[in-house]
Amino acid sequence: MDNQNIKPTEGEMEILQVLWQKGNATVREVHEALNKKDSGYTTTLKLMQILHEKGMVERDTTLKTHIYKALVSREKTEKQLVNKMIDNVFNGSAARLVMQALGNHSASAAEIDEIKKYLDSLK
Amino acid sequence: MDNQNIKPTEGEMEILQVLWQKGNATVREVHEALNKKDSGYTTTLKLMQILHEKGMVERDTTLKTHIYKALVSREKTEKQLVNKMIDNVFNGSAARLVMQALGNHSASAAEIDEIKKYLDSLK
DNA sequence: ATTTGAATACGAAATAATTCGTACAACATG
DNA sequence: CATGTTGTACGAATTATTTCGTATTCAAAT
Repeated sequence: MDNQNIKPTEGEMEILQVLWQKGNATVREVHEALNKKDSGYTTTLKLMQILHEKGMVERDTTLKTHIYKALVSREKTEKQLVNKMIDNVFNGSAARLVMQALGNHSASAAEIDEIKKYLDSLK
Repeated sequence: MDNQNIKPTEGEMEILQVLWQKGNATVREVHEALNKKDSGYTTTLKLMQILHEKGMVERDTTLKTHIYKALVSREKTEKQLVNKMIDNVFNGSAARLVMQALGNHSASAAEIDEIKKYLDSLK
């Protein structure tokens, strides 16, 4: 019954973010986007190679400088991570997570309306 | 700047869940509540000792069998973790996380109403 | 008292994740 | 074409986390 288990580590996640945002990118572009002062270029490279081994990204190697692109969808990955948090942290209650998220990061009135509309559409 | 950095690992989190739920508990109680078939009693014990070292739980050692209790609040810890996810995964948008959480784990009608009420109270 | 069982303490192995060093290939340019 | 620059490959060191083995302590029951 298992889909595909997408379970990026934290470091991998950061890289996927950049790839989702940019569509595709070289290692250097990703590394600079991340702007990490505590780890070097080859670290980013290595992580991207691991993502490739794991099948989470693809790359075009026709040129010397490879170009990477995410293969896992942002949607699916987000779902996985949110589900995991709902289970691990909120004992299976999506509602509790939602309230914590809102009470917290105080969403704007516009955001709240958007969410309400969304809730209505669910019924 | 950060007050106190509460960053429980996944294993630590599971234990905190039990402590929050029970109020206080012995190692054996926690271990049984977790019902882990893949790791033994001393593993749970060790993790709880680590939580103690890190100041996330306190314990009463007057009796032979120690009694543990969470020191970090559930609220605060959840906030930390949710905020981190909003930043890391949802680029700062609480609304996006909320929708992902709901579209997903399909909340019940009752839950949805509860959330709507909550949203109204925020305005 | 002695044995037995349940508990803690804690070092260390096993596993997972990140980071780096360094060798080597491709390319530019003087 | 020789030299410097930028890139990939990849093993290995480092760090974090989980798991266990074993010594020891305490208390209850024989």
